[in-house]
Amino acid sequence: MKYDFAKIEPKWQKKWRDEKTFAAVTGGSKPKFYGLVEFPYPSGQGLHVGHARPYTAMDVVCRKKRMDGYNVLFPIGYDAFGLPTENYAIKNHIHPAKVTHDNIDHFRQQLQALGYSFDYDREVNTTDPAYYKWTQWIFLQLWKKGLAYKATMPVNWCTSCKCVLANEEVVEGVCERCGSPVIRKEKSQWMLKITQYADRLIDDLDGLDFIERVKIQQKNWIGRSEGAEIDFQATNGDTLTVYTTRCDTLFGVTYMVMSPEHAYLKKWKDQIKNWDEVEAYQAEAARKSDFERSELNKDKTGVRLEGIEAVNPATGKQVPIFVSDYVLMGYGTGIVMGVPGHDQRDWDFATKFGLPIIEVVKGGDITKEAFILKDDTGIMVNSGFLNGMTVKQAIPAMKQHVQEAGYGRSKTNFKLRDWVFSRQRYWGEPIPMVKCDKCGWVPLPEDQLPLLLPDVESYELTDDGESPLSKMTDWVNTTCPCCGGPAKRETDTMPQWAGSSWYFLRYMDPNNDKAIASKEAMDYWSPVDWYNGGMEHTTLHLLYSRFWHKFLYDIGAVPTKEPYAKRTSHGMILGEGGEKMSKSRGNVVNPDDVIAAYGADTMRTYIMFIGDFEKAAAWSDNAVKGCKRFLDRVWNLAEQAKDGEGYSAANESAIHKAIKKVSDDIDAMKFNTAIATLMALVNDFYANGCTKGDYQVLLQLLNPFAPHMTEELWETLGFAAKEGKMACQMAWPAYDESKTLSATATIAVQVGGKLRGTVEVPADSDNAAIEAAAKAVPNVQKFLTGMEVIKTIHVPGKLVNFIVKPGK
RNA sequence: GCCGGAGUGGCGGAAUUGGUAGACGCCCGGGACUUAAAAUCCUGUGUUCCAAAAGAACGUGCCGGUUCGACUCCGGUCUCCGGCACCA
Repeated sequence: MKYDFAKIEPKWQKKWRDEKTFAAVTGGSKPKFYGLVEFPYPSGQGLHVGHARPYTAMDVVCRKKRMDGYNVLFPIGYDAFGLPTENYAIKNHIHPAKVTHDNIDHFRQQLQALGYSFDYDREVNTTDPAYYKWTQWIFLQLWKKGLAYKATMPVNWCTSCKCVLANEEVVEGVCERCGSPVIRKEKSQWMLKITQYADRLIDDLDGLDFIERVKIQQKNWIGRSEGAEIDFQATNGDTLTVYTTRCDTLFGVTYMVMSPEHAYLKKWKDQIKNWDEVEAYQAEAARKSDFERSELNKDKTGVRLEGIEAVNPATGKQVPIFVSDYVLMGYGTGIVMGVPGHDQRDWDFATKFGLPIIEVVKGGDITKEAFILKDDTGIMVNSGFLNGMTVKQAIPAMKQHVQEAGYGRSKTNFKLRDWVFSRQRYWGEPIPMVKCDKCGWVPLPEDQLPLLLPDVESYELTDDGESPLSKMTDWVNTTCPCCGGPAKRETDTMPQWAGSSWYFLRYMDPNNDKAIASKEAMDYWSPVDWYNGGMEHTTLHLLYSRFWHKFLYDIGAVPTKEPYAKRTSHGMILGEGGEKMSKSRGNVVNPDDVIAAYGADTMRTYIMFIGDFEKAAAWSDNAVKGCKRFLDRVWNLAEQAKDGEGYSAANESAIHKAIKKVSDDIDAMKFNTAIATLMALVNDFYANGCTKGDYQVLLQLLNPFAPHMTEELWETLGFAAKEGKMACQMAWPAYDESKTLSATATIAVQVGGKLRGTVEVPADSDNAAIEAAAKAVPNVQKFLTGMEVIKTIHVPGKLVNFIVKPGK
């Protein structure tokens, strides 16, 4: 009997498909389990090994959950809107819908070839009008609640994609997707008020079972900071409001700075004596890219405004006002109070411009650098009524003071900005809004959804930075749903993140044409019990979808506050040698090739055995062969299995231990050690011989990892006939804690903390017997000779340690 | 700079309420089978000392501490990876 995986694997895949073995049924008496993986973008390259790791992991988890008696929903779909498809369509003159359709077929075939137990009947496709109807519907609800708005503002513009980007999509000044420079551009954009949910997006993390680094990264990204706003009066009568987290240092203010974009500058044009200089500085700042402007450690630059000064409300003293690009318009108020004694940026600026530096917290040497507290031990000086207080005392005291004096108030700020939601591209969901000269922006009535993406003659980008849809005059020109007059459709489309912000809800009820999903289905399946995905989505998809879900909860459209109960994340698969896989390095591993050479079961087993699931791991062809060898050994063992029900005496303890270990390891995502345990068990079976009873449980434990070959062996050895079901339909094996213990225990024997030997004793020996046996070990005796045992440390089942001193 | 994470054999990695460091696998050496090779099976494999065995010393980035006993705890320090970055 040969292990012919090329024949076996398609056989079982077909059976699972035909019999709908893994179809999820809403309702029933079993507890439910909703396992989710991030749906793929169906690119032309097909599935890569980076998909196989998280997909195999959740497949293993879900297969085990079914055997644990859960009603499991494990769905898959395609996140198919997006630029690569559009670019491919432009280049090859094929409709993006056709490209998408072909790519999806290829992906599905690859996913099935890996034996994933998805419920393929629940597939979703974000580009399907029946799907994006509801993406558009959610947008309209956001608009109705005032959470979607159109605003003209400087936005991130990718010079290569010719399209705006959300802040989350800009990484170190370049486009997250293509790496091209990002510049600032004034543009009218649809925005979503994610900032309105900033507090809840942070606070509600506490109740979630997310891995810690995800929580921390989201918190840092949202960037909540508690501080105060303080009003300074300008000598021309205007008010300069600043935001600060260190209101205790108000007495140390020696100057003010405003951002070059601040509206006051224009307003003050006639009062600023050196306006030419200021204007030139503004122009220079505007010319700089984001990247140049935020470059680290660069010299501080700026211009002092002549003719206007500010008055420190705490001291009544006048201080100069500067304009400098180290102050950002998008955070706080765009004006900052300069406290050079206790802020390094202010210290650098003051030093460069020869401004006074006042010490208001004792403890550092402000002639050398700003003194920034590491703890709250510093004592206030030169600060009027704050003198003598610690910083910790001074902050609330000052907050209270400014409040009472009427020139300040407590204030919380966030780094998070509203979400730039429109894209000037074709292959996305049309935004269902109409602009009427009389009525302004008018939403499309819900009964007109979906607003179909029209066919265009050309997907080529326009030179003016508008969507290709803008050239479709027949489509653009419409009537106002409100007044019936002439109106124009919005021609921007939604970003790729739109469809993925709610797809997990659609899986619960994928064909519903009355709602995103039925209440019944959502009540039953919500929330997602376990969601595994990449760290790269932490501040993008994962944050966006939490925001949308919270909004949907607020309007009563979903039953839970949070979409995902548990979030885990996997490490990247690197190429052989530890380098990132890339076409240019020529180290890309194609899963199809691995399946052809070794079979899907080997691919699955290896990708789980490769290393710690949460850490990056390098591919190794040799290690793949090792996993194939392991499966071969399992296969060949079948012929050696002797008749016999139940577990053989020789293997019983090892089997109980293995069940326990494999069960715990799968639940804890320690897949590599689960497989190591199975390898060791197989080694035991070869050494001790095994019965069919032993072998049967091995097949069950291995089934989640290597579902095809175990199913084949299950059938061949008659277990299918005996049990009346497939291996994957069996109950997960149980273990007996008392039987995980061996009959004998190996005890380590130490003298003075150093290992001097081991002793094998019956597991039920008493301490005295073990210690006597330990002393009798020849090498131990050697080290006890001429010594007096002053203390014996006995760790039951583990070790005996004799503490000695020179003596008798 | 700030926030996370990680440093263990030739390699991937195991082991933490402190208790036999190196499970499992890869690579490599020796042997069996074979005309031969592949495959398979058996066997060895942290370093050093010793002809070898027995055994000993050393060994989890580095320095120090606590302890009968430290990969694990504490203090300090270096390096690497990921995220954020003039956020006032």
